[in-house]
Parts: sequence; structure tokens; C-alpha cells
Amino acid sequence: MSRWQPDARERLEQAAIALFVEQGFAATTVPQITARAGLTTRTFFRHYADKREVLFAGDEIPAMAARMMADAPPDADPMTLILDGLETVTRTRFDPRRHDLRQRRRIVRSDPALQERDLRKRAALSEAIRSGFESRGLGPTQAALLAETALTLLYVSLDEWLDADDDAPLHTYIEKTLSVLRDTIA
Amino acid sequence: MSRWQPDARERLEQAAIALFVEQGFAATTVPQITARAGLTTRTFFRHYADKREVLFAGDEIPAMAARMMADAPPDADPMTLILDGLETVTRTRFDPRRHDLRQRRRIVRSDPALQERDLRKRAALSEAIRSGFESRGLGPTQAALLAETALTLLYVSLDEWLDADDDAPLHTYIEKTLSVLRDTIA
DNA sequence: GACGTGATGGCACGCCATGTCATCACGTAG
DNA sequence: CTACGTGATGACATGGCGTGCCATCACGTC
Repeated sequence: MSRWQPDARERLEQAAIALFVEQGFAATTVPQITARAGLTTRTFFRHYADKREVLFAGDEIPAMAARMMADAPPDADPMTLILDGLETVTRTRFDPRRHDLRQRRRIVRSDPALQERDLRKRAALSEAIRSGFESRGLGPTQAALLAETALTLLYVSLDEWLDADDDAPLHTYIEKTLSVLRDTIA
Repeated sequence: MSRWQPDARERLEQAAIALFVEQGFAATTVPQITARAGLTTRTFFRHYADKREVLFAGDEIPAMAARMMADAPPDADPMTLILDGLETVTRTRFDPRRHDLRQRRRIVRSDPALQERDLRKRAALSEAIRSGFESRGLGPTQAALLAETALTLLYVSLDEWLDADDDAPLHTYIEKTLSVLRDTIA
């Protein structure tokens, strides 16, 4: 028998989400979360830098983006790179978690502090993509524009995908959004 | 003689910026700011919702955007609306404040919490534009894309404009950025 | 059996942010 | 001239956030 139950991190996350749903993010205290998880306040902050981070843990997606961009052939077309990258990321990280993402969106929308953190995570992904394009030799303006455009496509499409009740993968929404973007900007 | 010196808000802002430059945002406490401004901690939070807000006070720009979009002729082209709006906003609110904006950017970049607030202000402007386009009858996707694209143009161009040392107005950078965007996406 | 490691508990502490009430200059009505 | 309302500030208490520091204890290793 171990001294502590395993999966402290997961227990903290589940307890936090449950309490956020029950009584809201701001009204939930860290001691409440840790009490439900059977841990102490100090331990919470060892796993998460702050109270919001329990909803945003992990930077696997920026890492995935950086890896894909570094591994792609040097002459790949930038927009193709973005669409292929979005296809892979959404298929593996978004499509299977539609219900979770809806619940998470509902919580995030309920509190400005959570929206700020969400925007920071979005910025982190944008920066990873921008940096990847610069490493591939693109100019600073083009790299920044491509990264921002990729995030715009992802977030605008994600919102519509979460609102819809079909079974289409997120990528089909992204392709439709891109075609609207092309028509609108030209 | 009045009981208190006037311009409490301005004194707080100037004291805060000076201290942020001297010792960093995180290392500066609200009592330090209010002491330098000759006020109390409680008064600081009457003027600003939190410590970060002293750097981001005012939502005149989203309001200006909303007004311009409501006043424009009903048949105006969306992209023209964006470019004209950006031209007016940058000429009146950015071009005359280049030095201040550089200092502000340096402070914001030094602290993640300030970056988050900056992103929230960006999102607020995007939302104002999106809402304006929806009121003008555009579809949700198009409205969201136009708003996000406007913000991308503004922020990407702003960064390059603040890095440069010419005397060109910000809008010339925006036009150049837009042409790069059109070439890149097509 | 001794020792290092790693996760947790426990405690103290400073700062952030808010609620509440008191204070006091100013303007205005009577 | 006085009384009153108004609005900004001061003063105090409070609760939650986040961190530094050290102790504890199971586990694996030597």
C-alpha cells in the first residue's frame, strides 16, 4: 500500500471542474478543491501554478505543432502546412473530446479571468507556429500572419463546431471557414 | 483649497508606470504605488479594478469602432470599412503616442499577467467589431473572421511599427501587412 | 539495514481585492 | 447663514491567493 492514493493530479482536476460547475469558478476556493480531492492546499500549487491553470494544464498542442513544422519537408507550401497541421491536431485532440470541450467552454465563458488564460494559451500556440515558420525561412511578417490566421481559423471554426449538433469533424468546419475567409478578404 | 490634490487617477497611473519601469510589475506593490501618489491602497482599487488595469484603463477604442461601424453607410464594403476604421483609429490613437506605446509594450512583455490583460483588451476590440458586422447583417462566420483579421492586421503591423525607427504612420504598415496576407492566403 | 529520492503535510507570511463605515470639502436650497 | 446632500477619500477588517521553508514518510537502491 502506498502512503498516498495515486493520480493526485487527476483527482484535483476532476474535483475542480465539478466544483466550478456546481458553484462557479470565483466562488470555488482552492481549499475546497483540495478537500474534495483529499489533499492539502499546498499540494494543489505544486501541481498547478495557479487556480486557473487546473483547467488549462499541458502544452502538448504547441509542442505538437512545433514538431510537425520541424519535420515537414523544406519546400512544403505554408498554407498546406497549416491545413495539414490543423487536420492532425483537431482529429487527435479535438474530435474525440467534443463533450469535454463544450463543458470547458461553458466554464471559461463564465469568468473573465479564465478567458484571459484561454487567450494566453491561444497566444502560446500562435507563437509556436510563428517561430516554426521563421525557422523554415519565412519572413517575420509572413510568419506572424500565418500563425495568427491559423489560430483565427481554429478558434472561429471551433466555436461553430461546438455550437452545432452534427457529427462532422472539426476540420470540415475549418475548410469551410477558410473558404469564407478567402472570399471575404479578396 | 480642496481637501485632496486633483487628478488622483493620473497620479496613480504615473506612479505605477514609474515603479513598474524601476523594479518590475510583480515586484511593485499597490501600497508602493499609492504611497508615491499620496493616496491609500483602498483608493487605488476605487479607480482600477486590479493592479494590472492601471496600464490598460479605458475602452474608448472599442467604443470608437462600434460607433464608426454603426454610422457607416449600409452598403459599405466590409474590408473597406475595416481599413478606413483602422486608419482613423491608428491616426488618432496610435500615431501620436508611439513613444508611450513602446514603453508600455516593454512593460507588458516583462510579465505574463500583463500579456494576458493585453490579450483581453484585444479580444474586447475584436468582439466590438464582430458585433458591429453582425448588426450590419453579415453572417456569424464572416463577422468573426473580419473582426479577427482586423485585429491580426493591427497587432502584427503595430509590432513592426514599434520596432522600426522611421516616421511612417502605422497605417502604411497595415496596408503592407494586408498585401502580404492576401498573397500568403491565396 | 542505511541512505537518497520524491511526493505530501504543515506552517508562516505577504500581497491582492473587497465590504463597510467614517470623514470632510463642496455645492445648493431654504 | 445654516442645513443638507453628494462625492471622493481614509481607515479598518477580512478572506483568498500564492510561495518559502522544513518535516514526514513510503519506496527503491546499495
